[in-house]
Amino acid sequence: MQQRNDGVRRSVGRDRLLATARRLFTRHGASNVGINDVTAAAGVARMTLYNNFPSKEALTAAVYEEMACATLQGLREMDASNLSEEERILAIFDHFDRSEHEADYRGCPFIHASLQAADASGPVYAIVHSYKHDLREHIFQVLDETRRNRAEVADQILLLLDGAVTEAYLKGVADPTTAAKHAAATLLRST
Amino acid sequence: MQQRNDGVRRSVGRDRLLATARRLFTRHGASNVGINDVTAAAGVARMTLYNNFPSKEALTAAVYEEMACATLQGLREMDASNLSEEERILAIFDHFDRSEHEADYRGCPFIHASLQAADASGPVYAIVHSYKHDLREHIFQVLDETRRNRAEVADQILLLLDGAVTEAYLKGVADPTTAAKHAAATLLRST
DNA sequence: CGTTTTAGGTAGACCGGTATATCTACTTTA
DNA sequence: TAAAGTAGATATACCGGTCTACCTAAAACG
Repeated sequence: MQQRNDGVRRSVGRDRLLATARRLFTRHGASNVGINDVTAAAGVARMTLYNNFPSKEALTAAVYEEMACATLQGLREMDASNLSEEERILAIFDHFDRSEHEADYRGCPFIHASLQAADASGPVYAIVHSYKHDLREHIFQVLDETRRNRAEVADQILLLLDGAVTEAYLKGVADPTTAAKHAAATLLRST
Repeated sequence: MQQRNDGVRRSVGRDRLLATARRLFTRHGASNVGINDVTAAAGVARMTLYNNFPSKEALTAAVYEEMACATLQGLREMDASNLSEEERILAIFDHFDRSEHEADYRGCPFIHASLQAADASGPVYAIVHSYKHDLREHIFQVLDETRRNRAEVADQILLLLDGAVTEAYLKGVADPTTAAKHAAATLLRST
């Protein structure tokens, strides 16, 4: 055996599958990527997938579960420094803006994933819903607790974030991140 | 022949296919609906589809082309009355909000369609890109021409619209339309 | 220390289902 | 009469998933 199974499920094949699937899924969408594509790109046998995951849907869920966790963790580790409320909010936009400039960007990977499924009954939708909820909660926590309409401003910031990542793909807006940041700053100052 | 071909392509089967495909595509996504589903739901033979469209991709493109045209036309016919700038903008949010409450709502059908394709090279992406561009242009025209930052406010309104329709599906925000309208009103007043 | 055990991985054939698309012969109707 | 539509068999391709036989190397053990 390649690596000791220390309680948590762990193997070289599993990690390579997750990393490869994440890359392919975010680029083309999970439903446009076959298991043969994933296993071939990961340099792994097809049976390795089914030895680590019961189905493609389970692999997909694991991929987005991990992505959601990593994204939220990255956001939480960001604003430990001494920034103002506005600076911390604007930094969130910049954080997402970084990935928007790479080739084959398809907007928010979670929106992408949830819209590829045939309906909202699968596990992926639940993960995405939870992610968006947690993201809104994070924004809420970043906002000053003394603020009036703290809840609604958190909602509005999330709407701007969703719009910015979406238009970064659809290009109906020339510079969505800048527009969204200016909008956010205006909302923060005038609410 | 059912109906005279008066220059423009037109037939009973074609119209029924377009209407049925539009309904099924917006509910489940074009790539999750087979041509057998479309033809069966339209009460039409499969060959009728291929007699009117060269491929499923062409049917899909025709569906979204028509939808984009109808949606923009509906918006243009809306604000002929004597409303203020703010009222006209907020009416756009209400206009999209109407469809958000029906069952199986999947957010903006155009975003939905563009994210289902494997990449942005197909004809559907071009249609969606054009639609978003035209929608932004319409918003721009609705805004007072005397307004400072008229262009950027148009961008920001579109971002809020995209965010609202998206969160109406993902439900990370409880009442996205209300939050978006308040944000839009704030931006209109303070810019 | 050397042997055996065993988990994890490999390669590829294979299955059933479904997708788009084509072909053909027949029917309807302006 | 000729265009438009019908019904269904069919071709072709891919997809998720299973099965088998084999390989490899770390770990368990006498």
